[in-house]
Amino acid sequence: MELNFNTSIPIYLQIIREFKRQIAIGILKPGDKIPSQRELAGDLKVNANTVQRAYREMEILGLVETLRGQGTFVCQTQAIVEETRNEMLTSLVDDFVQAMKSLGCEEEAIMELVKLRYDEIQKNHRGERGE
Amino acid sequence: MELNFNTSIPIYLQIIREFKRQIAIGILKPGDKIPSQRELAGDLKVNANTVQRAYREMEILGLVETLRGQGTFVCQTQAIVEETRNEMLTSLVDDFVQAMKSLGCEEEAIMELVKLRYDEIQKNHRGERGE
Amino acid sequence: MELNFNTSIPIYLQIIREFKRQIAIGILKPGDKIPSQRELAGDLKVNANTVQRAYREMEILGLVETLRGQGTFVCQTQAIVEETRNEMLTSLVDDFVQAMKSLGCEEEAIMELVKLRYDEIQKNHRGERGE
Amino acid sequence: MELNFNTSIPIYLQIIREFKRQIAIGILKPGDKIPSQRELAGDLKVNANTVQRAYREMEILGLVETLRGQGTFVCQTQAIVEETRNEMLTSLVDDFVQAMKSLGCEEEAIMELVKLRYDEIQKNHRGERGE
DNA sequence: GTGGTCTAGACCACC
DNA sequence: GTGGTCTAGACCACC
Repeated sequence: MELNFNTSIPIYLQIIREFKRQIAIGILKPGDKIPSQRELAGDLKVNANTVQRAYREMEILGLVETLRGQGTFVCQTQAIVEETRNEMLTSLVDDFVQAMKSLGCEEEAIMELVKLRYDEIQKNHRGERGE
Repeated sequence: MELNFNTSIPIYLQIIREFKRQIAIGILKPGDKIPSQRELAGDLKVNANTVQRAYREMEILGLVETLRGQGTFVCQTQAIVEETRNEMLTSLVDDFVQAMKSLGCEEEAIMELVKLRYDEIQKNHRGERGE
Repeated sequence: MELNFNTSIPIYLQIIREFKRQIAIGILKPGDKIPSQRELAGDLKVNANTVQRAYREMEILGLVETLRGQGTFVCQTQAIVEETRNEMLTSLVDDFVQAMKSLGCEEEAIMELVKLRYDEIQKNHRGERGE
Repeated sequence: MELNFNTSIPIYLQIIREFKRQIAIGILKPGDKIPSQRELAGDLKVNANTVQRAYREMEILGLVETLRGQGTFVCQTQAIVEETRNEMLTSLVDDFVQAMKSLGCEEEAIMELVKLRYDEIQKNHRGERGE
């Protein structure tokens, strides 16, 4: 997991977002144990309280379950996975479309730009990997 | 101008983004006078210091210039308009594509979702306007 | 507000319960400003973080609203007051009835004991006030 | 025996309370053998230390006595049964009345609510048992 | 070892 | 002044 310490987005929210992502795309599966608070704090070089706050909010969201003394586990409910993924995708796309429209782009222009930049990004990645 | 006070994005950055947007799509044209700091602060119900910081940074970016005793004006250089618009669009699209890829969506899936949500958003807007 | 530092009930939960109570019985009315985090922390002689945690959870519960830089206010929605009161009363009574039943008391015995102890408590209070 | 792992009430206190209850209503009679610490720990899926602490405190309270190599037994003194029951009932009722009063309920309102919820709970139980 | 609560205190954004 | 985030570190309950 990589954090950006130079953004205004709080660290605990970045942590939540990354777990959501990993749950949404199946890197983390229902029932999987996630790192202990202290372990993750050590890995990310942040304070244990910051990780705990992230875990606590994920618990409230129903994404994980905590067993005292045993650790924290991805919620068993499969439905939550799909839901999380859909919520993330929809809000991402909606915010994007809204922002593009506020800059005067309509459907065609948006699609064109997405295609253009997508291909550009792909090309760069290939370049980085020396393909 | 609408601000979101509950996000972690600093108010002054939200103000800058909105001016950039208005300049990029021509709502504000080169040479246009923008509101005085005090006036805008009153409108937005925001502290004058916050507006001042936004204006100062926009000056550094070369987006506006302040004339002592006369007010603050959108920069005359026409090139800056296109440049601002392009920068905003490119970073918006790139961030979006990157985020969608991190959620496991490739070109086709992205295009489809954008189309889907765009149409949905259009429909809702029409509904709200009673069309 | 009085806290019990010798119980296992976390301080932040005790704080939440007391605000709920004051909102439920109208000591605090919709829109009322509650003490600043620092002020309450000073009054209760607890850490500001502990108060903040209580306030944060009350915000999630929709009991209060926070305006950055201005303070924290009792939620405007009148419905939440009634709801809070009902939830508190119902869970209190239900837990009590459940516990009494688990000790072998049925309706009549419960009512009798409540009456008995209620009168006893009243008498003692009068005694304390020298009536 | 059912434990609640998500409450702030320590497990060992929950265990004590349950034994008290069983003694108070005669499920456990003077002289009865209670489960070995290891057995109960296994049943409750709880650490043996936790059960040990509960047993130790019950011994201090005079509720049980441990005979080396034979096990732990409910105290022979009959008086302790009545006493335990009375203590539990009185503190339960007193705490309840106190809490209801702090929420603005006086005798009549309390009695009414108890009656209401008691009947409601009875009805639900009957429903669950398909009566 | 694992999570839960709390303290002391810093720094920031915004009023 | 007011809330928001974060760190460092303590102590507790439970595994």
